[in-house]
Amino acid sequence: MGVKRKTKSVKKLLKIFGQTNSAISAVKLAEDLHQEMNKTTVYRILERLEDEGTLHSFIGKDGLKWYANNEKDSAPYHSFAHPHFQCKSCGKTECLTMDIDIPPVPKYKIDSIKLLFIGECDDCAS
Amino acid sequence: MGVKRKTKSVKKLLKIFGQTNSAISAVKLAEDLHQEMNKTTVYRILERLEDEGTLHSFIGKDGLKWYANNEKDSAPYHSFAHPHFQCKSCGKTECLTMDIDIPPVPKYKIDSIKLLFIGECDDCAS
DNA sequence: AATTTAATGCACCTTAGTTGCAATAACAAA
DNA sequence: TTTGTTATTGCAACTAAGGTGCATTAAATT
Repeated sequence: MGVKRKTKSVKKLLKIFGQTNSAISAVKLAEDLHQEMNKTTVYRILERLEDEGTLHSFIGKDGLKWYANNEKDSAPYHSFAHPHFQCKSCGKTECLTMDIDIPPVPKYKIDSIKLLFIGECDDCAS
Repeated sequence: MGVKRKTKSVKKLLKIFGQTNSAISAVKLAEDLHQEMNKTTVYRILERLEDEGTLHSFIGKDGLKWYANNEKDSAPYHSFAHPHFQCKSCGKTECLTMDIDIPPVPKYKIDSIKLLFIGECDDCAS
């Protein structure tokens, strides 16, 4: 560790993420770039760019790691949703007094988040 | 495939999940049970129990597969919501490839979680 | 008890991601 | 521009999660 160097490989990755707000899996990147750089390099640069705050990552539904641009204007970096609870039996709906932390959403410009918990209220459960 | 058999191994897994509402990773189960049964057996039974609706699974933040009791009356120890995105202009809706970690909700029995991101899709934004 | 076939164990495989180390290439300084 | 320093890379080998093919075992049925 010391001074970070902006190598060709780093620039290449930055260019790719600079051109899209879509999330891209590490596997896909390593595949696409394998003529230009080693997969190890891809993984290491992704880790570095995430550490530096340029990218963020998440685990997709199949267990693969995905990366996406972390620019402030591309997606809300952090938002909180106020969940509502609705009883499936009587339909009673109420606002819960908790905030759910919603991580950055790649690719889309989000205006609002609807978060609904469906279950059974105390009255109906007894 | 044919008639499902309730073997010792299946009973053992059912007993474990019958005693807790916590989620358990497949890795942990395979480790804990490795004197009693092969890891392949563990994975196969977990898959079967999920297919049958007894368990449900999700991918944890480190990419490991977790399983938990699917009984309706059990409070979710941890749940993950699969968000959908809906365009406010054209109505196009799609499944996002990320899981949102929903912390345990006190007081309520939650059956399912609906998480909807509302915004504007690429087509409508341009 | 004999028969059928689902479930299991085992060995081996696949794939994502990581690590150690020698070779290479940024970058700074001369 | 050349030289020296060291961050970065490529490579090969590794780890760990999870899956597969097949011969063997053991539920369930007769």
